Amino acid sequence: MDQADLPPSPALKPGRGRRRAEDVRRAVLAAAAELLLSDGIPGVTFAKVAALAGVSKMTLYKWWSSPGSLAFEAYFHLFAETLAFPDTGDIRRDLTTQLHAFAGLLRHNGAVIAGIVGAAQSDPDLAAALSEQYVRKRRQIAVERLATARQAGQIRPDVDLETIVDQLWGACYHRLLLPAEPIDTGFTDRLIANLFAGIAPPGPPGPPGPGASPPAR
Amino acid sequence: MDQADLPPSPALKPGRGRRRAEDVRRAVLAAAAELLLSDGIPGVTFAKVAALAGVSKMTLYKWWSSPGSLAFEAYFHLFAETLAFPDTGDIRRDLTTQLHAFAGLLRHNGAVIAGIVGAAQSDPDLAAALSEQYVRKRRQIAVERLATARQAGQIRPDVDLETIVDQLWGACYHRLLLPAEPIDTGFTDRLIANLFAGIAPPGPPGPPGPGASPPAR
Amino acid sequence: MDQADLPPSPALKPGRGRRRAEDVRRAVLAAAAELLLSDGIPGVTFAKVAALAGVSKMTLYKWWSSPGSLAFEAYFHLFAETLAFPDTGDIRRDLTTQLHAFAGLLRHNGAVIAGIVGAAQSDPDLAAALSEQYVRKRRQIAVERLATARQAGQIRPDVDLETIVDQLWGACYHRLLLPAEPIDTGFTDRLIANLFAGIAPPGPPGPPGPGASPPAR
Amino acid sequence: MDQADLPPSPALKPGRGRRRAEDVRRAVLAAAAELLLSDGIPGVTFAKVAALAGVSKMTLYKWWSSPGSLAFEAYFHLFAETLAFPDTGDIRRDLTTQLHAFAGLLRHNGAVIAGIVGAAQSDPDLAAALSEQYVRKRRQIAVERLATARQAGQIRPDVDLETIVDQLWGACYHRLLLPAEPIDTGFTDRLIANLFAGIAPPGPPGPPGPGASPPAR
DNA sequence: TAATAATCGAGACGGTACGTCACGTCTTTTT
DNA sequence: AAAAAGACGTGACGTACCGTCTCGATTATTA
Repeated sequence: MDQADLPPSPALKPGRGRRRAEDVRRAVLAAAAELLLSDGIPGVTFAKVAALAGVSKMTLYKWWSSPGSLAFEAYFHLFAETLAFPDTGDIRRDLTTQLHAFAGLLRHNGAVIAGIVGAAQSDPDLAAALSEQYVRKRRQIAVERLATARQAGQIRPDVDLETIVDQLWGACYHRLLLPAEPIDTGFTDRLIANLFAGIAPPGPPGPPGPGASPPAR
Repeated sequence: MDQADLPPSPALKPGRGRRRAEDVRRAVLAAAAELLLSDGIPGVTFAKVAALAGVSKMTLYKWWSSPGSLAFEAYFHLFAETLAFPDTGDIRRDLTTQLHAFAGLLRHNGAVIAGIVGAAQSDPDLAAALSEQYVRKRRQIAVERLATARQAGQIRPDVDLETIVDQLWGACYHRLLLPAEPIDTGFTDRLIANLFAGIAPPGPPGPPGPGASPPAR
Repeated sequence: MDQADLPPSPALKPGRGRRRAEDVRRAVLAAAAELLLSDGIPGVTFAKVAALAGVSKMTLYKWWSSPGSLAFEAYFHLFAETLAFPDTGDIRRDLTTQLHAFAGLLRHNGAVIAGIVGAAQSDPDLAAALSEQYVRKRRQIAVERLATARQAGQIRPDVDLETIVDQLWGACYHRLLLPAEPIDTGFTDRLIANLFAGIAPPGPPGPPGPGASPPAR
Repeated sequence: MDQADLPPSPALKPGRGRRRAEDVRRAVLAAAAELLLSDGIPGVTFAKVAALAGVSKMTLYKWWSSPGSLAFEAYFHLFAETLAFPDTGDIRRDLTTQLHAFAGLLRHNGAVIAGIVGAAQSDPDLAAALSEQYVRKRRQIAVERLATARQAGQIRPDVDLETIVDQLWGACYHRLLLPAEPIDTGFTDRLIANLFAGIAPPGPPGPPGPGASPPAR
């Protein structure tokens, strides 16, 4: 959640009533984060957050539309989420850096993230928050970096950049949410290698140049 | 979840009083499917299934470990899951066929599937059933077909096949579970094109010529 | 509730600040009366009155000690409560007139009155207001008229007049608050008849003759 | 509440399910009675009773229609309500005995009784229970005793007996619910004296016998 | 005329009860 | 012996009202 959205910084509204107490919001987010880390998403319950934060349930219902969206905000409050996209000029190097960090994040916070994404499937409010405040923003950042690379001639001009996002980060989410294989740096490296060099053998089929690719696994 | 517990294949139990357990199971699955399609995963509740199927809650608890796993089984009972993998000898054509069908499935049953995957994130029993009875089986089928193609020289020998699965089907799941862009046949075609031909520009992997074409999309 | 607090006649306090707005009081009483008639006593809530009257809750808490006492005041504001006691010189005729009117009042406003009396049982502020502003005043008016009649020889000199009040009006309240039989003019007439003539058979108060007549009613 | 009504004695229903736990009912009534005596009617809350009795709220909602009716049943469970009507053959003596006991009851348990009657004014379920299980029964008992007296010639044959009930017990309830004067034995004695001998002076008006009554107050 | 100060609107907040729902365990009776 | 029927405890849900508490705007006195 953002500095502009739900909890307007104090003294923004000229309204006449009592101003929103900022410490209440902090206490709530702290309590929610604590429950989130200890019990996972299903532990983030309005009743428990209220009790833990010494806050009325009514207050929670007033400011958050569902326990899920509260948990989501608490999570983002925790990890101020830099994960910024580097730009060294070399797109493969930057993607490698980024995906290594992402894989590390999934390995450490995977359970919480998976819980949030899972809960979003049956909580429209959480789904909306997740989409607007996370998914679209991150896609946009990635697509912008990829566009720069395309302009620089490091990606073929006819390639759809959104699709690339799904084939890199989406592949990682796949292994998080439908677990079968590990999410390690080898995996992200292969993602990049496959995608850049292609998996088709060199030669006749198609006009790719003779650029042989490095061994994968 | 066990091969002996959950859905005993017909006439497995040696129960003496020759219980009529099989029609009970059918009624339960029918009721669960009805609830699943009308109210989604959160509507599949032991209490409601019991009432709808005219069955005791105790019976449900005996055979299913959680409402989620019951819903999962009901879903698979519904769609006996043909989605078989064709083998025409041309891997790109077969992948295209398969992914078109998969995209169609996600467009029609996406909500239910997303609900099940979402619920699995906080229901270990459902997660186990999903993994054992769905995820691993489908990965295996896909990997086997890809292995055939690799043997046939249609895929480079050094490519890791599991990774390909994540970059094709995983990318689709990504768009299902963290929605931002549509899942249409154009998308799946681009997935295949990107992956086979690679996204790097042709020629020496170094800096491409200045004749850049205009960005796609 | 006090003669100085609640509805101070305008311009009593010499305080320096802004004076109490009389129209506020009117709006509040009108809103309370509306709620009282539509939803009964339990509908007269500070929150709802405040919203309906366009008034702050603080204002209500300042001027009324409980929702019940506000409802009570609203009710008396509505029915300026004349129900004056006639004095034609004939106490039986006057009582009959008065009790007919009272029975009519209970039949039309019985629910509201019963609600107020009922709420008073668990609202000391309302109970105090009811006692001071209603019960004692009405008892006093009745007792005064009865005293006149006693002086005039229409009531035996040794009779306690307070007790009569309970045996006439109290009997009506009984049927209002613990309903079992109707409150009609026949009832009030019988109250008066019983009380004036007594229910004992004529003749020596000892054992009456065996000639019992058939039961009335 | 009775051994036949709300909580059907065990083994009445041929239903298949688990039988109602009798100890649960006992624990609930004990807890409700405790709260009733300590905090009055407003203290008898489903939430508090559930917590005190170690019982689920759901159970309370299943068996009692409102906190008020639970409190009512608990009260009657406490005072198994002897207050039987004596029949010595002398109606005035029996009424005196009865009303002395009743006045004592009101002096000792007046607050609780007033609370129950008051709550009944805004709780239809409690009102129904009160009417069916208390008011009508007690009126009937009294009317039957009075009918016997009337048959024995101790009450004039044309007198309506229901009205008498309101003029004796109803007068006491009046002083309980709209307090102004004490409820002592002097009061109940005067009620009887007034009613039997009448309050009209002897002589011309009407044919009452010469039996002058002793001074009242 | 301007400062003063009570009054009032709006509304946030903690607290407590309400009534509902589903879960999971347990018991009783029927088949 | 299995199954239905269902009672029960647990605990979250979402709503309503109460009573207290700020803010900021209003307005009638008093300086």
